[in-house]
Amino acid sequence: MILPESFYTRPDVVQIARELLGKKLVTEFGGIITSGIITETEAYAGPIDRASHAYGGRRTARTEVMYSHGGVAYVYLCYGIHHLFNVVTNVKDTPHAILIRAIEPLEGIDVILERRKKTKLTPSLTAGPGALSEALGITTRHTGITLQGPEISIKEGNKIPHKDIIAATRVGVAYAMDDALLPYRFYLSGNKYVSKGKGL
DNA sequence: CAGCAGATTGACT
DNA sequence: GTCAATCTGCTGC
Repeated sequence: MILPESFYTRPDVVQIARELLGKKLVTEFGGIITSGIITETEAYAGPIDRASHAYGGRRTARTEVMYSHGGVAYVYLCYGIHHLFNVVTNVKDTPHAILIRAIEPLEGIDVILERRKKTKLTPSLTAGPGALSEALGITTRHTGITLQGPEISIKEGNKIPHKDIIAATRVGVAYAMDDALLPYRFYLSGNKYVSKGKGL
């Protein structure tokens, strides 16, 4: 049920990003389980991708975990406030990663509402990379941990028809010049739990 | 070592 | 539609 490490260590990060759509992201902290279906992802192709933190082989304390073996979590802080959850792919020393941008809530919705300080189930609850991380209780403390569980895991979900997968350009990476034009973003057609981004 | 911009969100005009 | 919140890392003095 849990996706094996071999799912993440394959070489094509864009293909893995596409396949993650429809999978089930589960977290369990202190016995509290929350989960959701992945509805939106973005691929970051490491050294050759200007939009990636690891562009040109950059290596810092924050990005070090991207150089790990595929199948671990890379969580970093954006704008000093938001925790963004990524999946590390490929093999050791090849810093590929996939940003999970949105999910559709499945289990533990009452807990998600409490974490997000909301009372109603709305798309903004988990549509957006910072929002979903907060909803599932993921923070930078979890960077580097395995996705084989028990704390964080990604499980097999429903098969998504090819026609329901939309490829688009990534969000908020205009500074990356030509690489900003790459169709590295994927989301489920017609799903309400997809982030707006800025240039959609 | 100071200054700035970013893979964002939510509150307010 | 506009803007602040606030940490990491890069650039330039």
